[in-house]
Amino acid sequence: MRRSTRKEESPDLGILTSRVLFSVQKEMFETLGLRGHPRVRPRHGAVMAYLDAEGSRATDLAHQSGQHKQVIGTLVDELAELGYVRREPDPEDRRAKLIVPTDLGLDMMSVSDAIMADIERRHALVVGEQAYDEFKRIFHKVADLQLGRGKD
Amino acid sequence: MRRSTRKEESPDLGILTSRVLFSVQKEMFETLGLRGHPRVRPRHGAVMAYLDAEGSRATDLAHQSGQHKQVIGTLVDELAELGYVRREPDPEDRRAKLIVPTDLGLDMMSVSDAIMADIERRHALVVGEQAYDEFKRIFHKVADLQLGRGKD
DNA sequence: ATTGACTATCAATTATGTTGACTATACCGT
DNA sequence: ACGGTATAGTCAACATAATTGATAGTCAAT
Repeated sequence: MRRSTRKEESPDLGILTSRVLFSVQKEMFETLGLRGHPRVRPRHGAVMAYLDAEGSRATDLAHQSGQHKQVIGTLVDELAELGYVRREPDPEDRRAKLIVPTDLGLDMMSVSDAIMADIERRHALVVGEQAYDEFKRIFHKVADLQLGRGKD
Repeated sequence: MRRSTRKEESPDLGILTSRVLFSVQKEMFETLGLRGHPRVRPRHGAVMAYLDAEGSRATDLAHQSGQHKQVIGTLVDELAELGYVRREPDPEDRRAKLIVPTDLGLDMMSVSDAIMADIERRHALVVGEQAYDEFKRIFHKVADLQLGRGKD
């Protein structure tokens, strides 16, 4: 059997994650576009995915998203330009600034959370609620293992 | 509870896939470097992951990897430069060229397949053989569902 | 033989990611 | 309080990657 055929029939973890990631990303940003947020792009996800309503620090976003802090900086510039966030001084640390979502930002956060929930609900419906929960549980464990942490 | 905390405790499908993908990718290319292939980079995966020993067409690689054919072109340029593949005329279609792995390319393909198998074996050992198989089965199904929906 | 689709490639542009350095502030041990 | 060291965010230069539009050759079906 050809290697490409084998990889098609039994895709490995790298292939599965990349396919699902990019396809989910595509659906996410196309749908966001239809729901009033046409200018946000996948890379902005690094900020919007983890942003807290109370505001977040760039460094925290960098850690959570796995991006360099310089990247977060330019993302925040862009998102500020688009009206999704603004920078405020952090009252607890005068070196830091809080990145705080505007009303538009809050809307986008809740819309994107809803889109992701829809996607997952759709899959759970087909593969079975219980099977999907178990899938997520193992996936979480695999992610922690792969990232080098220990989660029991 | 803060949104970022919630996303940390119950990461969604987008977060899980991106974390695992980039972490697997990092391990893959660091290990490939240690095993005699230091010059290949993640993006070359689009070609090397699907390449057949008998040779593959650029268009097929583009479809399988989800990359534009222009990208495949530059990847093949680089891989040819590094001695991993060469272009041969396709005997069945004079428009097309077959991208054929050299001996070095074949070695890299088998090493990378082995690295990925090691990674998955490691996870299977921890979460349980049976649970991991089930995880992969649901993942495959979710991937097919997602690609069918998000309009590949 | 002509038409429309497909293969690969070129070239130009835009987008994204990486690296090193720098200022201001905080933290810690003394 | 003082010094050294670590951290937060930003600048700027550079390196890599992805997107788009166009082209010449080939194919496949009239």
